[in-house]
Amino acid sequence: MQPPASTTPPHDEAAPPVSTLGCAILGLLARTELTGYDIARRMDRPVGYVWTAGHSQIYPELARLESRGLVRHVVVVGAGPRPTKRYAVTGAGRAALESWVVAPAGAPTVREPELLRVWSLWTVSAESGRSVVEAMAQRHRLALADLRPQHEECRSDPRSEDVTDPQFASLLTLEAGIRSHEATLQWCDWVLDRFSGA
Amino acid sequence: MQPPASTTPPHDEAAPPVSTLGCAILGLLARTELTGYDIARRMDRPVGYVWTAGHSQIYPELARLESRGLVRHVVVVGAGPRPTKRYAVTGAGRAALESWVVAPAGAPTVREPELLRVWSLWTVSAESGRSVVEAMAQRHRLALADLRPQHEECRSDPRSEDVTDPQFASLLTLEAGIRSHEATLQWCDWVLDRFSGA
DNA sequence: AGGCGCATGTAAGCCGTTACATGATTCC
DNA sequence: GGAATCATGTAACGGCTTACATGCGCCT
Repeated sequence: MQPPASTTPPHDEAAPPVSTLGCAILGLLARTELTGYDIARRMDRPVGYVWTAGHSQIYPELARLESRGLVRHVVVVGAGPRPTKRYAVTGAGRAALESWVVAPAGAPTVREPELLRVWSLWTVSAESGRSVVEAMAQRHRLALADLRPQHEECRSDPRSEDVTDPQFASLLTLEAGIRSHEATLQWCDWVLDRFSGA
Repeated sequence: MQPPASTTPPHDEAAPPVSTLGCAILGLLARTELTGYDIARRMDRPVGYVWTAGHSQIYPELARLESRGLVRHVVVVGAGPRPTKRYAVTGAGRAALESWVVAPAGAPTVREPELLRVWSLWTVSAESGRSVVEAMAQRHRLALADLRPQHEECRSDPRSEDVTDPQFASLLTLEAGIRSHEATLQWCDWVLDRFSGA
């Protein structure tokens, strides 16, 4: 009998699926090579994108992806005080990303904190209700102000018309974000009308 | 980011804030008294509402709420084989709910699995991309078919015009859901145009 | 001298999902 | 006899947030 060697990373067993966070990172790295720190900076604030994560999630996830052969890194003695690891997707990583993109998706779990508040809005006075909705509108106006310049920049890039270019997909998500916030703002107006009129 | 700072009493002991799930349950119980099982059934499928939870989350949360005096129960020997606990909000529970509703909300964390896929849509062929978006549209059409009858029913209820009635708040969230799905469907059409044309 | 940006990690704890566990009644 | 519904819980596990930990170089 052969006692298993302690280090046996190869993939002969049924591999657990890549987490959503893993796919987000693969998607970033498929666009350009980045260090862990760069990934963390991009995902700490969801600039124009659709996902966020803290650095404490990213470093372990990068290690997991690497142990499965989906990404690899080279050490660079670049800008910072300590050596930094520049990551890139492997062929297997790109394949995993592509099959995740086209995999059939289940019904997404509905869980909207903002609307949960609204759902209990009947418990407070009309004035309080109004101000809750006005604050909500203000948040969405700010989000729009953040997205619109990115959207303009993306749309003026001719690559955003090429369906195989990352810019194309960026334009799609930015457009989705803008439409969503605009729809919410219209809904807020509709609600405020109901509070006033009746 | 999610847990909103609750009441913050000036000189009292630092009470941990009620979780979002706790507020969802308080919101349900503020509308009508329910057993744990009933709550679980309502939240297992997000019927017209905006939150979901499994029964394994609900029973412990009810115990937590009760230990803080926000809900209380009476044992009823009703329909089922074993005694069931009928829960109701207390005065403190209602107060906690109201202060949570009006508490200032931070910027919500953006994390949209569906759009994350779209953001990597450039990695696959145009035909695959099309079908991903078409499947997405189909899911949102189904969600609309689920919401529209509830919306109709709610709107025909005269209580939905009274801002202090639960039906009013239900109408608000149903309207938000419908508008959101409609906006997404329009976005899907816009995307499919981009795939075809150009 | 202190704070910020670079750059990487680990640990504690909450929240949520899935699965385990029990047991009575009603319907097929 | 078996499956579904009623009715309540616990346990294991993974994802995410917050905080801890380290340490260099630059700017004020």
